[in-house]
Amino acid sequence: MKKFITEREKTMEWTNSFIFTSREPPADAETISQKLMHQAGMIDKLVSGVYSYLPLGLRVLQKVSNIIREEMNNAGAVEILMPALQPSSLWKESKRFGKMGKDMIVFKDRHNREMLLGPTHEEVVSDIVRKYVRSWKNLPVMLYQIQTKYRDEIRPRFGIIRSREFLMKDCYSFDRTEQESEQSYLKMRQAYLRIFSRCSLSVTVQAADSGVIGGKFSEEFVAAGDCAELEIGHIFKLGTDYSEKLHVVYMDKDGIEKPVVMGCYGIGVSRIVAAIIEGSYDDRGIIWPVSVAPFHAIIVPVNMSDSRAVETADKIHKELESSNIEVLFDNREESAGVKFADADLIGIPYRITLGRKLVDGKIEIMERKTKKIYDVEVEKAKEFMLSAIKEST
RNA sequence: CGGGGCGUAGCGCAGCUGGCUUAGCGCGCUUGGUUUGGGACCAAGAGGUCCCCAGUUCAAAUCUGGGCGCCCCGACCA
Repeated sequence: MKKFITEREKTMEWTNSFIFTSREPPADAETISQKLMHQAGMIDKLVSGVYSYLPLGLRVLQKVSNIIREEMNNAGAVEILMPALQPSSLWKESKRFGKMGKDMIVFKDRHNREMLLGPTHEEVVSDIVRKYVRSWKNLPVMLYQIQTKYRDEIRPRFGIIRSREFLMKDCYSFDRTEQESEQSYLKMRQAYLRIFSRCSLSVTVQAADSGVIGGKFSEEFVAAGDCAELEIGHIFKLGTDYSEKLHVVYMDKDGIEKPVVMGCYGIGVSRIVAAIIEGSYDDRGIIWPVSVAPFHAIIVPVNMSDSRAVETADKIHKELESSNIEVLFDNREESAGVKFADADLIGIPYRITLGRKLVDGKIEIMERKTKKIYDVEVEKAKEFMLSAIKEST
C-alpha cells in the first residue's frame, strides 16, 4: 500500500492529476473560500450543501486530518470509526430524539425500522463504552474519529463552511471523576490550540452556549477571517448527563457503581480548510501554509518544447521527491502566463521556474506568500527547498 | 419558514419590454500552423431537450399557470 502511494507520488504531473482550474468563479459562489476552492478545482458541488473533494482539495483535507490525528494521538486519544447510520432507538434512550428537529435526517429502512444519519456520535460512542468498560481500571479513556456527519441545515451556505454533509473530528472522554474529566478537557483544549496553530489559523476561544449537545460548560474556537462567525471547534464538559441516561457506568474501587463523567470535543475538518483560505489569500488566489498545502512546490518549465528545460525539470522533480518534498510538475503545453496564474491560484508555496536563466545554470524559485524570487543554481534546488520548507513549518 | 434574486453550450453571460423564425457573445474544448517569462496569435471546427410540465397563439427562450433546482438576506445551529 505504501509502495503504491509512493509510486504514484513520483508521477505527479498536472496532466494526469485531474486538476481543472477555471478562470471565473461560479456565479452562485459568494464567499472567498467558496470561489477559490471552485476555481482552483478543489471541490465540486453536487447539490446544495453537498460537495465532492477533487484531488487538490482532498490532499489538503488529508493534510489537515493528519495534523489533527497526530495531536489527538499525542493527547492520548485512541482512534476508532463509527457508523453514520444509526438506529433512532438510541436517541430515544438519551432523550435527544427530536431535539435536533429537522436537522437530523431520519428515515425508515426496509424492515420499517427508524434509522438516521448521524449528526453527532455521543449516543453511539456511549453505547460502545458501556458495552466494554466495566471497572475503574478501564478508565480514563478518550476515543475519537474523523468521520462524515449529516445535518440537514435549514440553509446551507458559504460552500463548504456550512454544508449538509461534512467531515468532522469528534472525540469523547470518559473519566471517573469531575477532576479527572477536567484534566481531559484541558488536554483537549491544549491539543486544539496546537492543531489550529499548526494550520496557521489564529483563533479566539470563547465561552459558548452548549445548545443541543448539552452539558455544563463549553467553549468554542472561532477563526479570525473575513467570513464572520466561524466556528471551527467546540469542546464540551458533559458531566454525567449522557452516562446516566444511557447507563454508562463503572464499578469503582469502593464497590459502588458510578456514572462515567463525559466530555466531547469537535472540530469541523472541512471547515478548517475553508477557514485557512478565508485567512490567507490575495487577488491571485489561495496562499497555503506549507503545513497543509496540497504540494510543497510546483515545477514550471516555461516552454515545454525546450527539451533541455523539460529534462532538467524532470531531474529536479525526482530529486526533490526522493527527499519527501511533494512536487507537482506542470507539464501542460500552456503559455507561461497560464501556468503562472494557475500556480498562484492553487496556492502552492513554492514555484520553481525553468526558463531563460537556465543558460546560466539557474532556476528561479518564487515564494507564493511574499512573491520573493530567488535565483538558485540547479544543483542547489534540493538544498534550497529543504531549508525553505523547514523554516516555514 | 419569511423576504429577494436566478435557471439559455463545460464556465461566465446577452437575448425576455408580447413573437424577428438559421438562439448569440466571451472564455474553454478539437484540428492545423505560428508563438513561448504573467491568462499569445491566425485559420478551420465541434458543442444547445433555452430547467421541467401544461396552457395561450398562425408562431413561445420570450406571455400565463404549476412544479423542480440554485443563490443571497433573516431567525436557527458543530
